[in-house]
Amino acid sequence: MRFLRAHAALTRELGARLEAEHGLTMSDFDVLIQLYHAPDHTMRRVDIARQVLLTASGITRLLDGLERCGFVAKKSCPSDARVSYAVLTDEGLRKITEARCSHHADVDELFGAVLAPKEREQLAELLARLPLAPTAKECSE
Amino acid sequence: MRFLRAHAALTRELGARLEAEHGLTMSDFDVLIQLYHAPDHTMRRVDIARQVLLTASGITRLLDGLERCGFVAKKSCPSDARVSYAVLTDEGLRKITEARCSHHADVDELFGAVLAPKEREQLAELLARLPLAPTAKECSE
DNA sequence: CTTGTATAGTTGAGTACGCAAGCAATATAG
DNA sequence: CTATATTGCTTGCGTACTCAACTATACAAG
Repeated sequence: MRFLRAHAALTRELGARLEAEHGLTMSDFDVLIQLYHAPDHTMRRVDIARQVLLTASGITRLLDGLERCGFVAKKSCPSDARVSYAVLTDEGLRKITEARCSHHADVDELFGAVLAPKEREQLAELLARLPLAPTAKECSE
Repeated sequence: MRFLRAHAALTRELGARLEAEHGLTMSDFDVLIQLYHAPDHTMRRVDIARQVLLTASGITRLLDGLERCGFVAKKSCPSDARVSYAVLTDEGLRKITEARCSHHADVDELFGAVLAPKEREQLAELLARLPLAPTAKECSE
């Protein structure tokens, strides 16, 4: 219960700030961050979906939006014509670099106000242990 | 980050189970639980909204659905013609009693698998301290 | 009484997803 | 090789919200 309330309040606040300062939703930001950390700033769409816990269709539409804004570009794969990569553009790289910074500040502000650094670590550790269900592939005998 | 992932995975799983077993969304469940705990199983719509962190319009539509299912009923307020109460029906009371039980079992299963009881308390305590932003009214000078 | 101003609730338009169905390319079996 | 399954991605449709605008009541000040 606490979990739900805390999440709703935090995402609402952080999302609003992200939107106001950079015109990005949390999901947009999340995807851009993934690309930012990826080798060559390039990822397959499926892999993005798994990382950010959206479905494939969600990613398609989300990337459509980011493409229209010029933050990512499509690239096809020479060895497998099914896959298409998403690549961060220079514009996108600039964007996420800015946003990352201010977003971290926001997070620090909200969490820092209530939790000591040690508590934050504790929280992170506990959350890390929770079951990220869809990753469970090895359950089948 | 962990927070987002953990929340997405958990709500997806719990939501799916609720949906499958009782035909309720998490929000539906949340609202019914609030009414369940309220005196006379009755609340003003605005107060429900604040509790479950939805907007007023969200509540209107959500309650529309629950009314159509016969789980809640409207009641007008004699002393203030603006407010309308939502009341849990007998049917609704039965429903939430069932769902509450199986939902608790689901929660126990998911959390219990990874966290010791003491850790669960710790987690709850930490989450309770996070800022539930919209409650902050006293910020204005 | 009249004229704000705040509050409770609803409604219309728009958005961000998910699900199921589909298509195209690849992998595997016969 | 053909036939079937699997994978990556997109599309149509539905749903659960939000926001902004609206109505109706309440209350307060002139």
